[in-house]
Amino acid sequence: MTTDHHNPDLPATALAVLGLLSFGPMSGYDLKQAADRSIRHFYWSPAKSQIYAELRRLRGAGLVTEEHVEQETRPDKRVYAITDEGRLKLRAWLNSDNYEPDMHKSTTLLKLFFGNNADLAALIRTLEQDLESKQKMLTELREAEAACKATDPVFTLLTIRAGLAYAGASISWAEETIATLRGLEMTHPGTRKGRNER
Amino acid sequence: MTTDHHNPDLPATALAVLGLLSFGPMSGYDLKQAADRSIRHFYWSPAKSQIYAELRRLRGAGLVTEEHVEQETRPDKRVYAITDEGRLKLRAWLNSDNYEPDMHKSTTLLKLFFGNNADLAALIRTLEQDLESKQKMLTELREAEAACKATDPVFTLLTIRAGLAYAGASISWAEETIATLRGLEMTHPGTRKGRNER
DNA sequence: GTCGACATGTAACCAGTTACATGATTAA
DNA sequence: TTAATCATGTAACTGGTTACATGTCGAC
Repeated sequence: MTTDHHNPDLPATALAVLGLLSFGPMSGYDLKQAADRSIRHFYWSPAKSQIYAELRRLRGAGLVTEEHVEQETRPDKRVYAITDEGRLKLRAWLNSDNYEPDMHKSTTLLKLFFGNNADLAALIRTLEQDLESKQKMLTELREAEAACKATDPVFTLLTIRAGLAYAGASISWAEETIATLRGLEMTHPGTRKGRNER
Repeated sequence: MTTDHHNPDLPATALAVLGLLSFGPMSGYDLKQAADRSIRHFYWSPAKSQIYAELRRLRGAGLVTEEHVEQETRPDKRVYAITDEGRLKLRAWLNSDNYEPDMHKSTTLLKLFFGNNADLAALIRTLEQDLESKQKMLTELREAEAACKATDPVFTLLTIRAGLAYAGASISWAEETIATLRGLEMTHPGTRKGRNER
């Protein structure tokens, strides 16, 4: 051991912060923005309070260094940089093959699953909002794809492609499903229209 | 108000439990299994301890009733049933149009994004495991699709279709991405092979 | 006689959010 | 002068997991 602290396994969130710092030194504020621009699309975006908490954790484990930077025109900041030990830890995690299946939490699908208890019109409305949100995602990702082309690491592009595939599939599904529900609306007219049955 | 308790908005998890009870009375144990069979695929599967906690919450709010059922051959159980008030609450939630975007947390994509710090072979391994997991998901969903056809509510089928769309898109993406990474492996042979660069 | 299904729960913990608190600079 | 951006953090809380604790019955 090069330092006095031992190594309890880090949660993925801490490793995500460490990963972002592998691109270069940043303040907590910078990290929040970097996360919102990148990993929020396929992982998640932490509250800033948690970012600061993770930074303390990483510093305590000797994986990042903290440097106080004074500024005249802006408030002072603390800039964090990944250490050699941090790079090793990051690399060890990336190379380890403990596969974690991804999780997917869709309130829209949850509502649809309980659709028997809902009004069709409301379900359709929810699906339309979902469709809209996925279409927005698609256009944003297309812009991102165009913007990153040249200089960036390949890996950015590959993750964008994953998003594009997902958005595309979601859009087709939502369109079909809306059509199906509209069909039901026609064949069961007047059912559950403001009345409370049973 | 029909009861003495007021109505602080319920978290989606509580509503998910309530929704499952809309299919019929169940014990906590039954609920855990029902969740694992259905909503775990598109929402999430709670620890049993949390199921019991949610049931207490719902009972406290008068949305479910609890009945102690004695059994000779099995341990006694507590069977929960949705109340009229519970059905109203569920319906109100389903019909409300506060859209919540779904969340997607993929450790695989997170690792890929930081791919510059990893060995290509390890990345490929991770992607292969992801591919495998999605293929398994696809076959399971195909079985589920075949099994549910006749009697079940349409909504079950619609959510299965969402899963099928997602699995299909993920598989294509993973295959392409693995191919791309294998290409990189050929063009940059020997790079980062056990050495520590920098 | 051992394992798995049935059945319920507590305690301790970790993860993560929201609201609060502070305060300077700059552009509209 | 008002709002946005820069900048960091604490406190209180909710959500959710893991490990522990207990016990019966039926099948192999």
